[in-house]
Order: sequence, then C-alpha cells, then structure tokens
Amino acid sequence: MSKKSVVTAVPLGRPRGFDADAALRVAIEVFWQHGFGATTLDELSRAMGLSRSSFYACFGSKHDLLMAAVRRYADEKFVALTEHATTHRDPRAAVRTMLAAIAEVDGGTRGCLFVNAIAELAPGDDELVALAQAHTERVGALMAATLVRAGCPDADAARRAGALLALSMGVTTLRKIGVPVSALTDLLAQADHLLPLASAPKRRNQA
Amino acid sequence: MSKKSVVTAVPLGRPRGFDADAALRVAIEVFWQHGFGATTLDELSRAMGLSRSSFYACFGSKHDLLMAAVRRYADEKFVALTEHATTHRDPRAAVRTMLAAIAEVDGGTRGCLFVNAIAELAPGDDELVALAQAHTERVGALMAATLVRAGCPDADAARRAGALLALSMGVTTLRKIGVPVSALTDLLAQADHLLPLASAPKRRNQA
DNA sequence: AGGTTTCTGTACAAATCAGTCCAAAATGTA
DNA sequence: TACATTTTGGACTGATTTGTACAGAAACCT
Repeated sequence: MSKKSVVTAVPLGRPRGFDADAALRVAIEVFWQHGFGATTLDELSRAMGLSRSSFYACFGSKHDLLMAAVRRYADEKFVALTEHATTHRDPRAAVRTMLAAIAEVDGGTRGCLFVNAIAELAPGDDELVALAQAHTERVGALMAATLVRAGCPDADAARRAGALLALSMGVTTLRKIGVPVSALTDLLAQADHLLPLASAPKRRNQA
Repeated sequence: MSKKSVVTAVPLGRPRGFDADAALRVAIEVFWQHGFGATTLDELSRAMGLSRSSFYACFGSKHDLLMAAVRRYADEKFVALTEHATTHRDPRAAVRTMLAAIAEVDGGTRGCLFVNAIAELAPGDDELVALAQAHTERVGALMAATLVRAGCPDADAARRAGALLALSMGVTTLRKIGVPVSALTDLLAQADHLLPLASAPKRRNQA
C-alpha cells in the first residue's frame, strides 16, 4: 500500500550534492568572524560551497540562516555545559570549567557568537531576542543548580549565577579587543569570590 | 600683521547652519539604537538634520562618524566615572556607582554603545580596537585605584577591576535581551563579593 | 556693495545587496 | 528507456548602498 515505509521517507529526485550540516557549521564560522551585517550572501554561499539557489532552497534567507547558526551554537554549548556540570565531582571545579567555556577563552579573538549577535541585532530582532532569553535562562538555571550543589544557599543561587554569566559574557567582549588570554583567565579566577566559602567546602549543620 | 588672532581662527565664508556638536549627539543615539551596519546614511543625515553634502564635509564618512560617536561616548563616560570615583567619600560606594554607570542600568534596552560597537566590528576594525583598548585601560586603571582606596591589596587591584569591568559589560548584554532592571541591579550587587571585606571596612593592622 | 569663501540641496554615479527565476542536469522508479 | 521530482548554476532584478559633483544661496571682510 504505502510505497516503502512512513518513517524512512526516501526523498525523490536528485539528491543534494552538499552536506547541510557541514554547511551550517561553516556558516557559524563565517558569522562568528564577520558578524551578520558585514557578511554578504556571496561570501556565505561560497564558503559553504553551494550555489545561490541551493542556499535559499535549503536555508530560506540570510536571517533564517543566522538563526539556525546561533541556535546550533547555543545548543552545542549548552550540551557541553551540561556535561561539565555533571562530569566534575567537585561542583566548584565544574563552575570554573563552565565559566571558561562560556567565556570562549581559547576561541581566538572572535568572542562569542551568541554575544556578538545580541550586541549587533538586539533589541530589534524579536526572533533572536526570544532565542537569547530561552538560552540564557537555561544556562542560568544550570549554573544556579551547580552553585547550590556547591553549597550556595538557594536564595542566592540565581543572582550569583547571573553575575557569573555576566562576568563570562563580558570576558568575551574583552577578548575581542585583544586582551591577552592570560589576563582573562587570571581575571576569570576572581569568580571564586562569588562561590561559597573557598577553602571550607560545605559547612552545613549536619550531625 | 596677523589678521586678528592666531588662536581664534575665525572661519571665512558662510557659517554652517547646524550645530555639529548636537548632530554628533544625535548620531550617538542612532548608532546606539540600530548599530553600525543597520544604520543607513539617509537615516543618519535625516536624524541629524543636515544634507548629504554637509554630512560628508563635516564628518568625512559613515565610519569616521561612528568613531567620533564612540570616542565622544567613551570620553563622556570616563569623565562621569572619574567624577563618581572622586566624589564619593566611601570608595566602596564609589565602585558601586561606577558599576551602575558602566552597566547602563537605566539606559533602556540599547545596551552600551561601546560594547555594541566592539561586538559588531572587532576584531576587524583596527581603529575601533585601538580606541577600545585605550578606553578599557584607563577605566580599568581608575577602577583599580578606587579599589586600592577601598583597601584592596595592590597586587589584586588590577584583576579585580577587570572582573568588575567584565561583569558590568556582561550586564549590558543581558539588558539588551530584556532582563528586567531589577534583576540586573540585584545581580550587580553581587559585585560586593569582589570588594574588600564587606561589613568591616578596612581591618588593617593599625595601632 | 563687491568679492571671496563656504555651506546646502539635489541630482547623479557606480557598486553592491538580498532574493528570484528558469532551463539544464541528475537521480530513483517503473 | 521514459517519467517524475529535485537540485544546481548562473543570469537577472530591482531596490538600496555609500560617496561625489555641481550650481546656487548665504554670510563675512574690505
């Protein structure tokens, strides 16, 4: 009755000659390097290795592609952060690793694609703002949970997580103007002052 | 011998029919709101109230105008910060006021023109990067000096100042995606943990 | 008032932009 | 092999971009 299988859904006609996933990854790099406005469609399609018509057929528009790129970037980063949060035995170490990841300390002078896009297009771009809100919220929640695990009182977790987030985001901007990595890691280490008691881990009323 | 005075240098011919200073201020607003790439020259000249030829005769180019706008913005902010640093009797209060000023907490959702420009154009724009470096350095030095005045050991002042700077810059980005002001001030108050002993102001070995 | 210098509005130029269209090519199926 | 379906390349479009040229108007100095 049905041709083959409902779930397999073999595409008819000529298959595309490029890997949409790899192309999106390239697009991330290009937007990351040059921003949205300064990137032309020719530059994009050439770097991604596909023609104009294939570009529009697959990605819709320049702005759609940006959204896809930022979304992918944010998702992958969130996955990595979750891993950092759960992998480390010491929650304080987990927080430090997370901060370094958010700050993109070893990502060159491109800064953070997420922060870059927000700074360039928000608050005028509603779609981007919505995505940014959702992503910031989930990362903040993850950070807060890790802080609680490190002994931070629940009432303070959210605001401290927010401060740490802001700190890391600011670091990405400093990186873009050429502040050396050594100074930034040194600077990022100051986050320890926002963590629960340094030397004494978890001093609770237990037994 | 000389016409009138060397320093006065009265301009010959028809005087310009607009206030270049006020026009620059308007340009700051426009760039602040829409960024560099998304702002057209028509939009600029119309908002500034001058024709195309007057625009180019007075400001050179769109990019030159951006540089002038950012420079003016940074200079005025630095003047205000210096005032905050020297006016307050309590250096801790001075720091808090400075942070609020840098974070543009009550500046709407436009964020900070300085951070916006960096995120959009750095690291590709050498001229902007140079300006950003110089400004960041002087603000950092001012902040560090204030921290020292608050009892922070000299060795830590620079990195703590940097952390506070990054924190404030990150807050501007959060503001752009709609995080409410109340949350941000609450979040910014976490900076106290980066200051010398909170409740006990200056516990040194004196007498 | 005359002359000189500078401003100002508009028209113009050349380039570039995002996005569309269409015919040809390539694939799976029958 | 013939058909249906989709991709692909490249030309094309129309709007928009920054920046320039020019001619007339306006102000200052002598």
